[in-house]
Amino acid sequence: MKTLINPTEARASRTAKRNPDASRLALIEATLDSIAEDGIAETSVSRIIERAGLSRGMIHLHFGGKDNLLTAAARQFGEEYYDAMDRMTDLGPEASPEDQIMAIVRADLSEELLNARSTKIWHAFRGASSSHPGIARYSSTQDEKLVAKLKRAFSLLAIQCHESPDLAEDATSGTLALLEGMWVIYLTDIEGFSRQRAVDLIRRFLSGLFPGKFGV
Amino acid sequence: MKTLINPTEARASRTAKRNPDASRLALIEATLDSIAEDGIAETSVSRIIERAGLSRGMIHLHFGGKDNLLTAAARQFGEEYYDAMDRMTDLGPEASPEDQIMAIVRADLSEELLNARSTKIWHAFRGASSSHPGIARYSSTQDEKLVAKLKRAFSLLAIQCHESPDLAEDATSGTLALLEGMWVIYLTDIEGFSRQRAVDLIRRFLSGLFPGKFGV
DNA sequence: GCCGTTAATGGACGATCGTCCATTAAATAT
DNA sequence: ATATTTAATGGACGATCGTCCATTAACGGC
Repeated sequence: MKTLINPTEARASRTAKRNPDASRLALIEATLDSIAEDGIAETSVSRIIERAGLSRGMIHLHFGGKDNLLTAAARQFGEEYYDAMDRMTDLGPEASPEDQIMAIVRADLSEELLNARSTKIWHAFRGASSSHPGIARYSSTQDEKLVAKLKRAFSLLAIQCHESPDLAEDATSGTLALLEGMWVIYLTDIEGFSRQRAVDLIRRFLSGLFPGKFGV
Repeated sequence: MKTLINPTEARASRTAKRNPDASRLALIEATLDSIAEDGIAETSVSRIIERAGLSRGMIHLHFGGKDNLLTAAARQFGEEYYDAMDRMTDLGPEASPEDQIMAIVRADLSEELLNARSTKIWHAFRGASSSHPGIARYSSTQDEKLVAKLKRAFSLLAIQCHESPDLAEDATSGTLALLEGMWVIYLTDIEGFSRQRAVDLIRRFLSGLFPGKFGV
C-alpha cells in the first residue's frame, strides 16, 4: 500500500544496508501514508517506524524528533503538489489565458492531485498548521503559488476583455474558493464525486463572469 | 474564554453540587474549546477535565468513554450551527429566492457562524470523520441540510427565470463549494479575511449565472 | 586488513494516554 | 431520621507516547 517514488529505493531488504537518503525518504513516505490512512492523531512514532520497516531510533537520528519529521513531510507533500501542478500546466508561452486557467483547474481536480491520499493529508496539515508553525510555513506557500498562477492568467484575460483589474481579482479569489471547496466536497464524499462535473461547473461559473469566454 | 450557552449554568462552583446536565454540558463545551484552541490531537481526557473543572471519572460516567464524548460534541456543534442558520434565514414565506439565497450566504459567512473557534472545530471534525464513524454522522447531516436549503431556493429561482433545472443544480453545488472554500480560506488567513468581500464575490458569481439577478 | 566514521538497532526512560473502580457525599425515598 | 440511590471524586492500572543512548555493524580511508 505504500507509495514510494521509486520502488527500487524502497527500504532496505535484509541485505541492502546503510542508505541514509533512502531511510529519510522511507520515513517521510511512511508518515504521509499513516496520516492518509489512520489520521494525524493516530500517527505515532511507533506506527511510522513500523510502516517504514525501520528501527525506533531512526527518527531521532535523521530528523531530531517527530515534529521535524512532520515538517519535512509537509514540505515534501507541498513540493510534490507543485511539481505535478507545474508539469500539468506547462502549455507554452502562446496559450490563451482561458486555456491556462482551465489547465490549472483541471490539474487541481485531476486524479493525480485530488485523490483520497492527498486530500486526507492536505486536510490534516491544514488543521495542524494552526498549532504547528513548521507545517504552517509549507501550507501557506502552497496557496500563495497557486494564487499567483491564477492571478497572472486572469489579469491577462481581463485586459483582453477590456474589463477592470477588479474583475481579475474577484475571479482569482472565486476560483481559488471553488477549488478549495471542491477538495472539501471530495473529502466528504469520495465515491459520489465527479471530476468532470466539477470542472464543468467551474467553467460555467467563469463563463458567467467573462461572457463569451470559457466555451459553451 | 469558554463559551457556555448560559453562564449561570457554568460548572459548579464549590458550593453548587450534583447537577448532571450541567456536568454533561460542561464536558462537551470543554471538549469543543480544547479542539478549537489546542487541536484535536492535543485534546486528551486530562485536558478536557481540567478545562471543565471536573474530576477524572466524569467522562466515563456520563459518556462511557472519550469517543462518545467526541461524538456528543460533534452532534451539539452541528445543532448549534443549524439553529443559528435557521434563525438567521427565516425571512417569511414571501421572500424572493434571491433574498433567501443571499441570506444563507450571509449567515454562513457571518461572525456568529464563521469564526476562529467554529472553523477550527469544523475542520477537526471533518478530518476525524474518516476514521470516526460517530463524528461522520453529524458532519454529513450538516451538509445535507444546507444543500437542501440552497437547492429549494435555486430551483424556485430557475423556474422564475425560465431556466432549466440543470442550472439550479449547478448553482447549488457551486455555491456550496464557494462557501466551503471560504471557510478554508478563512481558516488559512483569519486576519486577512473580509466577510463583506466574500459575500460580494459570491453575489458576483451568482449574478453571472443568473443575468439580471443578484443585484449590481 | 585494520581503524575511524557513522548508519542503524532496539531497549530503557519518565510522562502521559484512556479506562475503570472503590470511595465519598449529596439528593431522594421511606 | 434513616436507608437507598446516584452524582462526583481521584487514584490505580496497563498501554502507549516521544526521546534518548549504549551497542552493533556496514562503510570509506589508509
